[in-house]
Amino acid sequence: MAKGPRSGPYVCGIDAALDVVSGKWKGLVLWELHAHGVRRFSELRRGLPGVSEKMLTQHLRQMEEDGLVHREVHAQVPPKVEYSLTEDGAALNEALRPLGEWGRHRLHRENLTTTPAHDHPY
Amino acid sequence: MAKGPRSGPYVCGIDAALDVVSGKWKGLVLWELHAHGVRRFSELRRGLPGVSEKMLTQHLRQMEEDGLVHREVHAQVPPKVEYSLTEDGAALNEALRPLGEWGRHRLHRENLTTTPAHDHPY
DNA sequence: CCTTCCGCTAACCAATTGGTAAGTACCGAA
DNA sequence: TTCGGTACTTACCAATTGGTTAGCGGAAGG
Repeated sequence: MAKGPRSGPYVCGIDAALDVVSGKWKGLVLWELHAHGVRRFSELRRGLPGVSEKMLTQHLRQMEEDGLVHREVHAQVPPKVEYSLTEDGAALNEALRPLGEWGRHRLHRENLTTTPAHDHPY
Repeated sequence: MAKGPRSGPYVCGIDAALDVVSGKWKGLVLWELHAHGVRRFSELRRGLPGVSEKMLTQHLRQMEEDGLVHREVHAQVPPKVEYSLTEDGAALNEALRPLGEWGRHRLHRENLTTTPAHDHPY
């Protein structure tokens, strides 16, 4: 993961897609934004238990560069920044659904159930 | 990426699935095995231009642990080892298809076409 | 005053991932 | 006798990723 249109050349679409979603929290960010529509920084932070501020901003910036999330700054005191999915990001989320189901089945088979706190479909 | 049933706890299926497919060559290995059914080590190596032997064995061993690929050693001289997808691996491949298409569209939009040498659907 | 909130940034470090080069062990062909 | 093919392993190094700590800047609440 480096600059703008990333590390290529990509051998296939999966290559490109995986590049964009790999990172410890990217999948969860996608999920949070999909579930809530719009979220501010601190809401996302609370939604991803364990994430550090640095990592969250880092991932959000990358996803912005990659055209997955929209970032809107409101000039206020205290500051308010809102994040939401772009069309691209929403489409990516859709594309991730089968993968999420595959993962869920696997978790069930191994008795490593998902945390029921988030009761999301992925 | 560490031992057997991996780093958990996972927050959701996507988490688990991404854990299993992240790694520079995993997606391509999946593709190669899906496309050819059975491949030996050196065939895979030739199919993934740029991979080192170390990385290939490392990834293959991990995917074996994760139950994605089947490894069969034939006691011959010279040695012969054949790899193929398990049911799980094949299902994962199916689950990756939408993601691959998303990636392909994105590559098109950015004029970073896939190498036409492999003319696969992902 | 002091702290808290908010959304960052910078400096630094540790862990993970990936790469390079070499060695292993065996056989057949040149 | 040396080479190439096969499927690795080992040792070492570089790059990337993630984590920790600290601080900013201004306003509101104790």
